[in-house]
Amino acid sequence: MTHKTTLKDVADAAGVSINTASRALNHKPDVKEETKERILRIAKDLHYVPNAMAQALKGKHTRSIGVIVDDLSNPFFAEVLKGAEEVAASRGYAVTVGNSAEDPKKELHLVRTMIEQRTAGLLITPTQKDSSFISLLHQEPLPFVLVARRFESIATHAVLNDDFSGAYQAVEYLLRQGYQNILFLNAPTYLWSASQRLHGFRQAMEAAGRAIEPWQIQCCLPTLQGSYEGMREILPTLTAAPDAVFAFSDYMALGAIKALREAGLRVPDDIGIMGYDGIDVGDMISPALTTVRIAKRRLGREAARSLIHLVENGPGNAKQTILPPELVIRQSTPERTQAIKDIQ
Amino acid sequence: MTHKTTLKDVADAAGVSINTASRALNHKPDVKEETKERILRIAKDLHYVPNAMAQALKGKHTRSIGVIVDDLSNPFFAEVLKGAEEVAASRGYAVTVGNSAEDPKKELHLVRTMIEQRTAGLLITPTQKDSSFISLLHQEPLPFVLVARRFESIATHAVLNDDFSGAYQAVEYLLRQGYQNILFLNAPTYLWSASQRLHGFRQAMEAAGRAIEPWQIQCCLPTLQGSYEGMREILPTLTAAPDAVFAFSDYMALGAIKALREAGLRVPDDIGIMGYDGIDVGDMISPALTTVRIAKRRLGREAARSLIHLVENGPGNAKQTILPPELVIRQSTPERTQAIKDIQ
DNA sequence: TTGACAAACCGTACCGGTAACGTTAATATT
DNA sequence: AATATTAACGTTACCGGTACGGTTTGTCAA
Repeated sequence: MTHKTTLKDVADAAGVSINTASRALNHKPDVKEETKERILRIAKDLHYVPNAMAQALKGKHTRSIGVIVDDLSNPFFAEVLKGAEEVAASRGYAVTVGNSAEDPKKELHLVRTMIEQRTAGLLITPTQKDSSFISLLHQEPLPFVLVARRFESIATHAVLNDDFSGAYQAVEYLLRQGYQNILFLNAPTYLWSASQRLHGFRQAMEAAGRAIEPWQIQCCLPTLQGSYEGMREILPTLTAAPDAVFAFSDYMALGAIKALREAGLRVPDDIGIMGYDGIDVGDMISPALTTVRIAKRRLGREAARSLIHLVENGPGNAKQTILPPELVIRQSTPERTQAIKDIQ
Repeated sequence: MTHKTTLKDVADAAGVSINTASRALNHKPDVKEETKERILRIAKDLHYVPNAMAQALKGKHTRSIGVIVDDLSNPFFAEVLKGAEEVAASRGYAVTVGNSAEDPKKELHLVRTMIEQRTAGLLITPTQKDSSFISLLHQEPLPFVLVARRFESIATHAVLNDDFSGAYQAVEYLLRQGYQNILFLNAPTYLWSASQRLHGFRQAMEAAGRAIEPWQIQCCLPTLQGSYEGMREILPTLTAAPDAVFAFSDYMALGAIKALREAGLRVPDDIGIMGYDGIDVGDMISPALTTVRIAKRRLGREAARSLIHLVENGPGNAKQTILPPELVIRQSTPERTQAIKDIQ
């Protein structure tokens, strides 16, 4: 078994001290050019790979950041993660992931693990069912940046989507298309994003002078299955027939569509559908899904950039970056003319 | 700024030596029960978190494994990653991810980073455009397990799906449904999985006594966009009209469906579609997608289990685990009776 | 000649743990 | 009483680097 080559091996082979070898490899001064080149060559020949553990033990921080999300297999979070990985890798950082599964216990456990691993910083989409992990991070202290969500009453760094504006634009658009009875299929409002979008929905309706009936605001688990089952349960209870569904996410829109179709409704002829997120498959299904696109990758990239800045330059005042969403109009929300409405 | 509490702090506070504190925290013998409890309590009060770096530096390996995949936002890999994370987290391991983006250069770079981070082992879905990362891993030596793919000529640990069988079953089923002109929209065959499925396709056709025309085997990039564009290009060049498309993945099936519909074909009335992978959205779209389900999460779990076994018990002979796929019949591949065929 | 100064090294003390090996004092054995 | 044994600690040497401060050698100026 080939003994893992250490800095000492390189130094010995080059006939210099460990110290000199270290300086040469780190391109620091006080090493003759000739010696430096020799050391570098030998290091390469011996396949020397520095031990990040030892470096981290000595220096301030490791070169890896942690990313904790709700659900790794949800394309929204997957894209965010991808963006973060992109930036991290380009800056020489490794990315350690955690899947909280929306379970605050697991979230806390993951944070603890990351602290143990001496992760340099943390990117996290909090479950928002519990904020105790924040005090843990504060007392370390370990820099962290919230992604896509924030706590109303706690000032932290965060990179967010303008969910209020996104929902506002969506509803404004739906009304402009002539929809009269919009059903908002939201996620639980302990999620910042959900409460923001609810806000947006309300404001847009109000601005258009529309009253909101209680049945128009519904809530279910933000998953494919959750929205499918939720929609099935909700449909029979409605006191009026919706002519459009605005879902919290594209995934939820897919689930809703399935439930609507099973109930005998034609999409988009009988009922329009609007999603949120802008996942790739939205454009591949039929009808292509109208949605509000979040710059997911960019969210991840910006967050990673912020975090790495914090790691390398020390803490700063809680700063929030808010990215603008983009309305993406496709085929699932055709125009409703008054004529058609009258016929109905 | 609160100084990060170290083992020494705990020891001092408890009035014992560092060593005793260490033994107490690790539940090792030679510590009086009373002392041990005191130390544990103090450690908790001081929010002591062991430094994994220091432990790793001393011990054999870290408690984190690396996972490198083609594309984090592809639901197939996302599910695999999720499965791996599940097992790793439950065993106290952290998961470091890398996105190779099918780029062998980035793949190599990531492997190098993981080695630097002294990852205990590696899970990897190789790009298969280059196998040089393997020699890097061998000379470390760092245990690794390939996932979903393997190299024909290199014996390594691997956890695989039985892609031959999956494709065979798929084609057999399509033929049983009465399809006469199946188009196989495959991924590049340098991918082990693609070559295996091609094998399965061929064997199943042969077993049914069907000849394979050249146009029936096509290949394009294994992405949503790739299959959409690929299908658009392929369609006009076909010398015969396919009555079914068997795609390498569900994502590719989605892309293909869009291209087919744009070409004026009705799915599934004019042309049947079959995918592979069994991603969740397959069941939500219309028509619900017939597919071959891979136990993705389980793939990730088994791989992580194998790897952790290697890490903790030393290397063993290259062992391959092959998971059976499952045919999932839905609405995208309705029966074609001879009558219908004649009418056409 | 000799002191000043810089270039190019080397020695050594950490970082925060773990583990092999001593040490001490109390109890058990003969 | 003397020796053996053991429970319960403490000492110290690593692990693989980094960084601060010497030490050597050579050049140049006074």
